[in-house]
Amino acid sequence: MPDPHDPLPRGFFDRPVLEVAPDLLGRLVVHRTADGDVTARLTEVEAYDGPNDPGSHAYRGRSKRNGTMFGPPGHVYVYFTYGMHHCMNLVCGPPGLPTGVLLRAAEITDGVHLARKRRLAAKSDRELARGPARLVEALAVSRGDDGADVCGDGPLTVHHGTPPPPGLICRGPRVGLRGAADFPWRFWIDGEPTVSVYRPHAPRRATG
DNA sequence: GGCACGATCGGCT
DNA sequence: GCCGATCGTGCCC
Repeated sequence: MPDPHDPLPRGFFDRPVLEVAPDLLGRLVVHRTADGDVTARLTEVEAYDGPNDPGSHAYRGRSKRNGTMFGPPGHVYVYFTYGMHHCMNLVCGPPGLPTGVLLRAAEITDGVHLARKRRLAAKSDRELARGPARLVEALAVSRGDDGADVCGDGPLTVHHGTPPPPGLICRGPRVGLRGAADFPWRFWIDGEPTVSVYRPHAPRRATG
């Protein structure tokens, strides 16, 4: 039985994305920086199935932005969106198949004080990493981390943690995607206060 | 607690 | 040009 602090091996990510996504719940993402360490226990994730998935950045093929998704598993794809936010995916599957898991929410289990300094807008600890862009900010992950190996000796790693009992794993529609083509590829831990509320899609921009 | 809306810019058509 | 794998604020229960 693995120690919760053991890192996940690359083989963990070298599986079909719909297998990896629910298995990431309860795992620990650790980022070591000069300021200190922050640990996030994953409570909500979403699978993106590359070429078969209209919601995926990789659906229309490789581009300068999404190149990391086409690389080997166990690396992090970081992208910029809405003109001001970053989100992070963990790349899955064999190299060349651009699948990944978006990390949507987590509970900060270590380094809370540091996370609060990075997330001054958070009114409570549960808001520190509730939402994909908040999670990235709490961990101080940035565009410069795009492509980093999370299975090696680098500052960003994923550890075994404690997976929830299977009965607590829920599954439903993804968040923030426009259009009818959607799939129940969001996974979360039942009863977790850090799980973000479901929104059918981003609100339309107001006219005028 | 929920809901509506503006911010802000890179990537893609 | 258009729009996004979003967030924070303001307002109202």
